[in-house]
Amino acid sequence: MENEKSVSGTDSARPWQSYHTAYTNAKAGMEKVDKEKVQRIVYEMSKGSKYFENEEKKEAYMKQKIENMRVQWSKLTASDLNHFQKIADKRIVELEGTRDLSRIWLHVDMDAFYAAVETLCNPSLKGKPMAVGGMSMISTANYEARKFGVRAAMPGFIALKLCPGLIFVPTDFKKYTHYSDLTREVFKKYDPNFLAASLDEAYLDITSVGNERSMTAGDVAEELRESIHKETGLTCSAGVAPNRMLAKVCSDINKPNGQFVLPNDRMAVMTFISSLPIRKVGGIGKVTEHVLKDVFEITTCEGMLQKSSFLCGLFSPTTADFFLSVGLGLGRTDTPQATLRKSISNERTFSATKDKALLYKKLVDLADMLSNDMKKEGLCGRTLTLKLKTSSFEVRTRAVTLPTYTCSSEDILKHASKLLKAELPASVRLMGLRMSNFNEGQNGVSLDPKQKTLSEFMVTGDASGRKLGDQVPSHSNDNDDSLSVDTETSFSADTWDSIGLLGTHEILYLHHSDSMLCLKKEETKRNLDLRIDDLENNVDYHNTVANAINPCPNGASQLVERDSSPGKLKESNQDRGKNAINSGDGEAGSSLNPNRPLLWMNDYKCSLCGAELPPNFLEERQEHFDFHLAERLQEEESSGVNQTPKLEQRLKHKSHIMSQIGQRKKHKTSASQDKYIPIDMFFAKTSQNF
DNA sequence: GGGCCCTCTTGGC
DNA sequence: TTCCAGCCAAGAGGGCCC
Repeated sequence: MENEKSVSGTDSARPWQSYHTAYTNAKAGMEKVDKEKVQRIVYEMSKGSKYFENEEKKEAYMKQKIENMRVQWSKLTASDLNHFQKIADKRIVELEGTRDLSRIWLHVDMDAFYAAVETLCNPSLKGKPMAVGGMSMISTANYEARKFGVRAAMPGFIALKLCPGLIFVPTDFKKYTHYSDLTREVFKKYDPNFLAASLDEAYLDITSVGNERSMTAGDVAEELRESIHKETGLTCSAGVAPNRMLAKVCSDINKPNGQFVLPNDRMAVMTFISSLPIRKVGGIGKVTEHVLKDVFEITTCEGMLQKSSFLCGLFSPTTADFFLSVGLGLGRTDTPQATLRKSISNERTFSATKDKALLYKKLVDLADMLSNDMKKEGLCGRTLTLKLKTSSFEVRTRAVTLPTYTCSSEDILKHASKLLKAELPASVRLMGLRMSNFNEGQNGVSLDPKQKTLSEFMVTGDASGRKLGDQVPSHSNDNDDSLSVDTETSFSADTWDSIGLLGTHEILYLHHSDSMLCLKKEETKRNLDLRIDDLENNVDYHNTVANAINPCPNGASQLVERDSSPGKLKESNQDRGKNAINSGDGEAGSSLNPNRPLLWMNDYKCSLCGAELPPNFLEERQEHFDFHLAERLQEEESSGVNQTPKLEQRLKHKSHIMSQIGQRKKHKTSASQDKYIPIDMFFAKTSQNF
């Protein structure tokens, strides 16, 4: 409470002191920065903005959280505390039993990596304050700029205010990846199984190399750093310790171009940890630091052990275990297996807008990007999450779990549109899409036999279960370097096998005309744009497919009656539902109206007769469609309307297609039992001939 | 009550 | 002049369903 009083006591005179956004954890090279001046400038430049208001909201939330915890703490009785102390003591003994001092870990961190690479490529930048990034956000600042308080993740316009002579250099990931690759070639010589944490950081188990070459850990680190400098011209810092958590802390101690070795000795570890500020530990950020400090007065790792009963009493067992491990200086010492990716996403910030059409356009782009990224990595997922950031910086996420795995932009867009529609109207400044809940096979191997969408089929294979990828050598990636995607922060430690499929990344698409049809990517987008209205009307892609192969009698694309409002559409659909297939007299109830297309309304109801068939009843749907088509043909013949040739032609065309499908299928799969092949598959196969 | 799903928060880089 | 990112993972808590 005293701490809080002192803060609030200065609030009125120096309000920026309580604005924690600007300056929460000094980076290397910022020790001599006039912290108060930086805080004041950042505060003044941010004040009144929507961003600032949101930060204040978050601050208030954090304070509330701290207050709640204080209340909970005050409710703990002596008996409770005694109980939790016993639990904590037991847990400490158990955790201590897991201590492993047999390995020596080295953490390498390149010094101001992006900025250093840029300076290397343009020596005129040397000695001048420089930041990589732009006016909206900077990625890295060199040490000259850091002296002014400029740092990563700071908006450029604020950085410029702090350092008026600041030079901005745009990011060039290609360049950074190249230099990152060079460093990794060096890392491999010391630990072939090194863990890349990002483009500029890595963990190496140097136990073996030290033993084999009878070198001390410090010598190994020295040699490795020299080698990095020789190969790249860049400097790095290193930390050596018995585990990765400590090694990371150590690499920061003598930055830049320095190293620190913590001996593999329990006493040395405990001494080191005793005065280590909790914020230096990976996993403890701004919020956790405040909670521990304000509620329990824990500022050093040692404090975690001193307040162990409270931690066990007020946090979940998982969180309490983490805190106790920190207090004991424990960390991971094993070399983990490459973990599989859990999700894939993309998001874009833009000028805040309420324009529905513009927002849908953004969604189309995101769906396209996500689909392409998924195909590149051979992933199919089931849970789609839409992320929105409103103009007031409020972040919303909305998710939906689909019945089948997918990676197709059509599927993604279809479901994302529904999620977005439910959130509108809203003023949005960021939109993102994430796919998670991948099929276990990864690499696009569907575990769901019902997976039938166009793009999925292309990736996953045909109905026989044979992967298309089987036809080409599977590209196994031993080196995780090449797996990095073009962002600074992607987790390159993950190793993926990828199949060399769809190298051209063409997307097949169904053209809205009688003829068959395969469009390339550039056309896809245009068509998706055209169909935004349809998506909003809950007309799904099954309809598109149905219309493509069995187009509307007038030959035009007709997903819905163009002049129908959603309300009207619903109404007419209901009307149709009242009419049985054979009731066909009168315009309203007739399934024979040549101007009316067959649609699966809301993905289950026939627009002509109201019959209900779930989306996965593909064969039944096809038969149902055939019925209507034959019905229409019969009517045209009997009425003498001169449309017969057209319809007959279409039937003939379809018959021809189906026979081709059969032949192709037979050719590809030795034993084809299916008399019907899903339309998605057909197009996937047909497309192979284009 | 357990499992699953969704939402939100936190944290790292 | 310019006005606060984009990616990933993990944990917690609440709602719903069987």
